[in-house]
Amino acid sequence: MAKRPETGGRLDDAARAGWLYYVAGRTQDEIATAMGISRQSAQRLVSLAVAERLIKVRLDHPIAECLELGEQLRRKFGLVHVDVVPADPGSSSTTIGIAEAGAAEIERWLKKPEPIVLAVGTGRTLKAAIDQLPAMECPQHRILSLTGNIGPDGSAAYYNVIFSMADAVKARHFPMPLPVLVSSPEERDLLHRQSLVQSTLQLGREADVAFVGIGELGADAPLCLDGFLDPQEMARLMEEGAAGEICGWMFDREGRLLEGSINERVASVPLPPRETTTVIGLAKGKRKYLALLSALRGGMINGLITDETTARYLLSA
Amino acid sequence: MAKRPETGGRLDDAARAGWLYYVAGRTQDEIATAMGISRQSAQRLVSLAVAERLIKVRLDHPIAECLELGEQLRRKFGLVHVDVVPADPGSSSTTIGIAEAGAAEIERWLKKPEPIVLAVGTGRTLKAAIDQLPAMECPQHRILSLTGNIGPDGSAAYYNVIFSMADAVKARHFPMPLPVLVSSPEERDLLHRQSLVQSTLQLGREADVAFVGIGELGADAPLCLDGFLDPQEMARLMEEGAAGEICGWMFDREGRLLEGSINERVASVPLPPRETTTVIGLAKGKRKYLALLSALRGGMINGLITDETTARYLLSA
DNA sequence: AGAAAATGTGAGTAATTGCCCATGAGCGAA
DNA sequence: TTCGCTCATGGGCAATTACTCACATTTTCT
Repeated sequence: MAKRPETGGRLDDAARAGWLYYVAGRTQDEIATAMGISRQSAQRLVSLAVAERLIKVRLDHPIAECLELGEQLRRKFGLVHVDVVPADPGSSSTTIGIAEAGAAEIERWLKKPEPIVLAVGTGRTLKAAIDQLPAMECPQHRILSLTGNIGPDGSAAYYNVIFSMADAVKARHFPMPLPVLVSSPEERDLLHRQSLVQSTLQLGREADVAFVGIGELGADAPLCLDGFLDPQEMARLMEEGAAGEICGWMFDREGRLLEGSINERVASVPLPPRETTTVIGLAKGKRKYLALLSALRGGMINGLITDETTARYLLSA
Repeated sequence: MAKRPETGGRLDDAARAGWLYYVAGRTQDEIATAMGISRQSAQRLVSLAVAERLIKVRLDHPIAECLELGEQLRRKFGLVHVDVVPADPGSSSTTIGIAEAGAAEIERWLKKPEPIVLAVGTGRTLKAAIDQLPAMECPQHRILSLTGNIGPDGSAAYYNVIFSMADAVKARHFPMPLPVLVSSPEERDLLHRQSLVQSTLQLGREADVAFVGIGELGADAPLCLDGFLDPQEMARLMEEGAAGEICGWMFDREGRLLEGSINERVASVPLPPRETTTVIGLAKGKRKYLALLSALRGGMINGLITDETTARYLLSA
C-alpha cells in the first residue's frame, strides 16, 4: 500500500508480523525480509501487536501445586469452581494471571452452544479479564451487568465492564442504567420499578454464571477512589463491621450482608442465588485478603479465581 | 509423552517457568533467581514449555486466519511466496483485494535499491493490480512483458499491462511487440529472431520475479473474449486436456505444458525458471479454481496471491 | 552389581532482540 | 509558503536468549 499513515493498515501489518513471530516462529530478521522492511520496523510491529493485545498467550497446564491448592480451597469453602494461577512475587500488578485465567473461564462459558445468561460485576480486575477476551460471536447468550454503570457525578463509570465486553463478544447485553449507590431506599425502589430495569433484575435471577470482583474497604478502596463513597461514610461502615463488598453489596467478616442503611441504597442486581448460579470471584493480593476470606466464609461466592499466594493465605486463615 | 514420575514435576516446572516468561513477562534471569536454578536451566524449562505445547499463542485479528491458510498453502505446494487476503463474500469482483495485495508486493520489489528484472504477464487481474501502484522512480530496475501486446486484429491489446505500468513506474521497460499467438511455429521463430525480441527473451531468463495472471479456459475465457482463439479451437484444446493458461502457455490438469500444436504458436517469453525466479500468480474465484490448482500442482508458479475462499478450495482439493 | 545409555547441568559463544538517538517526511498553524 | 511539531525509520549498541560442548548424575538393562 502507498504511503498513507493509516492506522488500520498498520495494525494489519502488526498482526501479520506478530503472527509470523509468535505462531510461525520466524525471527524478526526473516519477517523484515519477507515484509520488505527493516529489522527495526519488524521489531516495532511485533511489539505493537503485543501492546495492542492482538497476541494472547495462555498457559495450558495444570500446575500440580496450584491444583492442589485449588482442591483444598474447594473443600474448605465448598466451591464449585476454583482456579489458582502461579504467583509472580516480583510483580506488583493486581491483575496479572487472574485476568488471563478469568478470560479463559469466561470464554469457556461463552463457547457453550446452548444459550446461557452470563452476569458480570465491575472493577479493575474484571476489566482486565474482559480485555483478554478474543472476539466472539455468541448470539445465543445474554450478558448482563449486575451493577449500574452511572458514576456519582452522572457520567458513565470507568470500570463498568459490560460495554468493553460488548465490543469483543457479539451477544445481547443488558447494562444497568443506574448508579451503584442511590440516595435512599425509596429512590432505589422507584428506579427498580422501571420496566427496562425490571427485565435486567429478572435476568439476574436466571443467570447461569456470574463473574464478580471483590472490593476491599478502606480509604483507598475502589468505591472511594471512584467517588461513590466519601471517607467518612467508609469509616462508619468499617466501624459497623463491613469487611468488603461485591457489586456494592457490603458484607461483614462472616460474609453476611450488612443490615445497615447502606445496602438499602445499593441499586445493583441482587447477587444471583448460589444454589443455582455459579458466582465466581476474581481477586488476588494482600489488600483483598479480608474481603475475599469473608466472602468465602459466608458463601457469597461459590467460585474463585486467585493466585497461589492468596490461596495459601485463605487456607491458613 | 513419557509417564515417568520425574518428568511430571519437570513439566510442572516448565509450565511455571513458561508462565513467568510469557504471561508475567519476566526475563529468564529473574525466573532463574525466583525458582532457584541456573539461567540455563530456566531457558531449558521455557523452551520445554514451548516444545510441549504448554504455551498457546493466539493472534486475535482477522488477518490471522489468512496467514494460517497461507502457511498451509506454502507447505502443500512448496511456494516461496504466499499472500492470502480476506474474502469479501459480498463482492462479485474478481480482483478486489488481490489487486491491492499484488500492488503491495510489486511495490515491495520495486523499492529494493539493487537493480532487479521484473516481469509481468497480462490479464484483467494484473491490470487491476498495476492500477493500484503509486508513482515511483526506479531507474535501477528493468521491467519486461512476458507476453505480446498485439491483438489478433493488429491493434494493441487491452490487457497488456506493461504500458500502464510504465506510466506509474519510471524504469526501463521492455514490451513484446508481437501477438500472443501467431499462425505457425515458423512464424514464431522468425519473430523471435528479431534483435529487439531477442533481448527481451534474454531478459526473461534473468528475471528476478514475475507477476502473472492465471487464465481459465472455456467459452468465455479471456483468450476467447479478446479474440485470440475462436470457440472451436478452445473446445478442441479442452478435449486435449487443457486446464488453463499462463501468458498463453497452455497446461493440463497436472500443470504440464501441453505438447500439442497450440503452445508452438505461443509467442510469449517462456516462463522464467522457477529454480531462480519467483513466479507469482494472481487469481481468485471459482472460475479459476481448476486452472490455479493445475498450475500449482505442476509448479508452474511458485508464488501465489489469492483470497481466503480460493485458498480453502486449493487446500481441500 | 556393573556397564551402558539417557538425561540434566553449567560454561562459553553466537544469534537474536530491545532500546536510544539522529534523521527526514508529513501535517497543521502562522 | 515556511516554521515547528510529531512520528516513523534505520543504524548502532547493549541486553537477552539460544545453541553447542563437555561433564556429572540418574536410569536401565543384563
